[in-house]
Amino acid sequence: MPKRTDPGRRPTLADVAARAGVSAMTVSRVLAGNYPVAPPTRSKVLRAMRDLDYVVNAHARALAGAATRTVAVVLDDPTGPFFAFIARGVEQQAASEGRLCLLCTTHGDPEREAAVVELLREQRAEAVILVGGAQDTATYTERMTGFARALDRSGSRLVLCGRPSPGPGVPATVVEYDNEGGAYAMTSYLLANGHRTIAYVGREPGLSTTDERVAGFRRAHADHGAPLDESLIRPGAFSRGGGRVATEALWAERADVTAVFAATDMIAAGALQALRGRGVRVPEDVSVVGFDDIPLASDLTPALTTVHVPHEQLGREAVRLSLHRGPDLDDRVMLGTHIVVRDSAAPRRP
Amino acid sequence: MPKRTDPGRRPTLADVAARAGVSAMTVSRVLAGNYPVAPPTRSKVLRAMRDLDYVVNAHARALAGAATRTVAVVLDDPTGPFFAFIARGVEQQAASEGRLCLLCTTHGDPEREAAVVELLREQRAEAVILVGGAQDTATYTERMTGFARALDRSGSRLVLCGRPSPGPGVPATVVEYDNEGGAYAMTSYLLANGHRTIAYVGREPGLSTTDERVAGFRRAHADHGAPLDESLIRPGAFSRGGGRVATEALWAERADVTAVFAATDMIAAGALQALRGRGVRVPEDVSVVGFDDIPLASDLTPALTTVHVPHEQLGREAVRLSLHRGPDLDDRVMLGTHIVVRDSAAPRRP
DNA sequence: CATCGCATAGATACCGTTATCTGTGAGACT
DNA sequence: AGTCTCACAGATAACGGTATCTATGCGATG
Repeated sequence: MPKRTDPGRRPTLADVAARAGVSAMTVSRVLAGNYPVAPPTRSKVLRAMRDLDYVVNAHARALAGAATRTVAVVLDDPTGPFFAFIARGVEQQAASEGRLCLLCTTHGDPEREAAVVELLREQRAEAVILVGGAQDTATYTERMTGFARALDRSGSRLVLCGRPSPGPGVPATVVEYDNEGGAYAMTSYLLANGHRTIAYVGREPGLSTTDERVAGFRRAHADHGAPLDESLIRPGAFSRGGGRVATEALWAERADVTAVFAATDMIAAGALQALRGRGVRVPEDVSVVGFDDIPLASDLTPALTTVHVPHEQLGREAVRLSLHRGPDLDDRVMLGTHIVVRDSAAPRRP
Repeated sequence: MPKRTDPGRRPTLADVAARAGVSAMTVSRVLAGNYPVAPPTRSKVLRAMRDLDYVVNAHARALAGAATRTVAVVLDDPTGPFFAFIARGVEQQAASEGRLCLLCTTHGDPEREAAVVELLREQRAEAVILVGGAQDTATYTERMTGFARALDRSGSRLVLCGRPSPGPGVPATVVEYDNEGGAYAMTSYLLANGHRTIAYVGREPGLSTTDERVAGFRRAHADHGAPLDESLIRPGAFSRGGGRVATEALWAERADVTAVFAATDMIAAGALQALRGRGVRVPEDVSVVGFDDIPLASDLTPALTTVHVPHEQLGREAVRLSLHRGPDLDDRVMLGTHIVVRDSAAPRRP
């Protein structure tokens, strides 16, 4: 089976050296450029490399001690807009730092996640970036601590991107964004617009992002002296369907709500569907806002007022921080969020 | 600078061998499982591996002759839904074949594309999958032929996914989808619904996908004996904005159009915006259909009737074909497309 | 004029695996 | 009883680079 057209071996350093009439080391030096090589020699070597179509072997290079110049992103699913933008940030920053980017998916399966981490240990990736929300439980913390230590032992750096930190003393980099602050700002915006009966739709208990967003929701109420009715914090799945169902259920119970703060833009999309189905006008009768600022948000009718999460920057920071980091064992960065005002929220009608 | 917590070298085969009291080869054999090892020996070795937290070095392995077990996807931008789904297919199939997946982006820059191909040659990736439409020019064919040969020389396989073939005799795998057939089916559907003045919006001349789709559009008219007014084939950029602008321009010229066939779903979204802006009802007054079947299509109001492209399967096939391929120099596969009927097209009103 | 130093090139020893060839006992067969 | 296998383990040589040490020629220097 002719696996390749040309059965000849691919050329090696030695081949180039032979053709140029120099030693392998000289060729290596021309490649690396970290050692003086006489100009005539250099051009002879370059000539030979071109003639033979020489390409270095990245594996040999990695084996000989150099870094692998590879970072890895691990995510649930590359098709979600949220993750896709983070992946883009990672890839961009990796490229601009001269690194290649490995992409692995887990589909939320912890076993597969562990398998992937093991694979990446074999690869000696410089950084392994785990992306996406997670249940903030003791089990989670242990798992992450285990990953962090294991990767550290094999010379890689674990980066948690948009995930809770496993705590101090663990060799990992954490890149977060301000869920609490974003929810606080958005809730304040609704309160300032006169809303007093605001439902928070789509709480998934235990999920770290949810908890932080609810905390911001609470703090805003407290700071504005607005009483908060706990029954207005509604559970629901992180999907359009979840948002629709949760909103239906909410309206069946109480029709005095004047604003809906959806836990995510996707949930907001579901909420809009549900409200449209009931003939409720947005934003005239009810204001609806979301969280994430995915492209869908500006496509909805009405365009969604939401909290912007700097997805792409999150990915970039993950790479940047993990590659250039100080002597500290762990480090951590939190990126800001801000609200984006579009058309789906309005002052409360008298 | 404490790059790692533990200054001790990572354990190697030799370390494991020493601890288990056997030779390195025995350890290697336990790992590979392709040679008999006495059960007691095997467990001693496994024990030692666990104790030392041993992880093979993928680079050493690759260097020693084994395949790299790595495939690479190269795309313009991972955030577009179109590409994201292909990437997902690639990653899934790669994972299920025990391969890792490298992700590279080019942002449409041919120079960067060449640089990326060179990098992937260094990596000795088993397959390099180039994704996405391209200008089908002589320059393109030459470029791809060059890539194919170069990759072949370094033992990799070039895969063109959703891109035109560089012609026979070039060592490359081509995975396409049926643009012409999809456009034919959709145009036939519109014709069968009584439409006779159908505009094709969003032709980008030279782009291979466009040309094929227009060809299907033409053939359907011919087969149904419907005259085709060439002025109804409208140019426009492949974006929402492009669709809006092109549709505005179209309506300014002629208001007798009863159906719009947008070159992509994104363009269809723009067309819907433009029509809504003019107070034209869809599908009552005008039918609008798209091409691609990205998630956005079902989110639009009305939900878009469109041509389904098997994005994910495209990615899977790209990996599958490139890994298990016969003795042929080049091979080629075309996946089918089919129309998805939703709410944006209706029979022509009398 | 001998020596020192610098610029340049080569030799050699790894990096951590796997392929391949070479032992070596124990049981099977004649 | 002698040898022929076979199951198993080890030794050794790649794989294709880079780090490091050594060698050489030549102009500058004292």
